Amino acid sequence: MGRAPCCSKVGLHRGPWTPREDALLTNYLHAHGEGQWRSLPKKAGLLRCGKSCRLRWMNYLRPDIKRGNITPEEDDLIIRMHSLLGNRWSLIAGRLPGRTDNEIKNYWNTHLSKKLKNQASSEPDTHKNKLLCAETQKKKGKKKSHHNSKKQKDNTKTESEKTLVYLPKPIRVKDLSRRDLDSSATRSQENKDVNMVCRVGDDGDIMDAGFGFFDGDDHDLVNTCDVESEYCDSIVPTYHTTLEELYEEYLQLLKVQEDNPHELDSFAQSLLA
DNA sequence: AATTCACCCAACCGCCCGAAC
DNA sequence: GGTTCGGGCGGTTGGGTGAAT
Repeated sequence: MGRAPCCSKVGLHRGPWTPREDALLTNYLHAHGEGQWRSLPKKAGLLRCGKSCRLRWMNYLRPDIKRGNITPEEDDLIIRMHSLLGNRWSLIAGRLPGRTDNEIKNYWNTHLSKKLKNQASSEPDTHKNKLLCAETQKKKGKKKSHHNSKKQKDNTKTESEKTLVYLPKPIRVKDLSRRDLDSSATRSQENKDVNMVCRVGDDGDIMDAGFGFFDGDDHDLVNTCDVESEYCDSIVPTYHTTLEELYEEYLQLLKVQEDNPHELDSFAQSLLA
């Protein structure tokens, strides 16, 4: 037996939001904070489904949303995260402050999938390629193909505009032992913040990495799911870093993968397990 | 100038989960 | 234990828009 719809569709506005609706929603949320989405429209004087309000806020109105111009660094990070995590858009978005899962998902579908497809045809046997082959098979029968072009010009940004990162947005991570890997990794019983952690060698190089959970307030590391658990005691959290630094972490991971092709896969699995 | 085409992205949809009752 | 609610996720749709003809 399925759930009842989140709201009756009768008499509710649908489609694009008007500036007035945006203002009503924003004002209400500034005054009362997030939550109680179902009852929010009525209280805020909106003729919208609560779910629609939440979506509008999360993907568009939130003050910390960074719009447009995915930088080349972000672009590359998305690709790498996707190669590790698959379509876990919320998890990927959690590593890109100001970006929403919806935005990243759209960006992937409209730009990156096409871009990687092109790359794949010229670079056989890469991880990306394998991934894309699998994806392409999955997507048989889908709508139209997406051709890039137009928005590619938006991807150019000066060095000075490099994105400062993190802490990442708190995202909920689920214990997937009870669920297959196709399910979201972003729902948690624990409701802890997740953050990337890495083990740093004596020379300062990042030796390996994983994700860990932090208490909301003091960011103490309370749990990790690392590549090699015996190193847990030497794990240090790496937050307040730049996108470039995070990118370096992934480069390190990829290095590891070249030496031992199964290592990165097991890292990815560790994120999901 | 008018029409067609291709693409982007905001919004919707269906489903799932945990909590509360 | 079953049901409902609130919230969240990934997949999909279709209106708007700019480019091409």
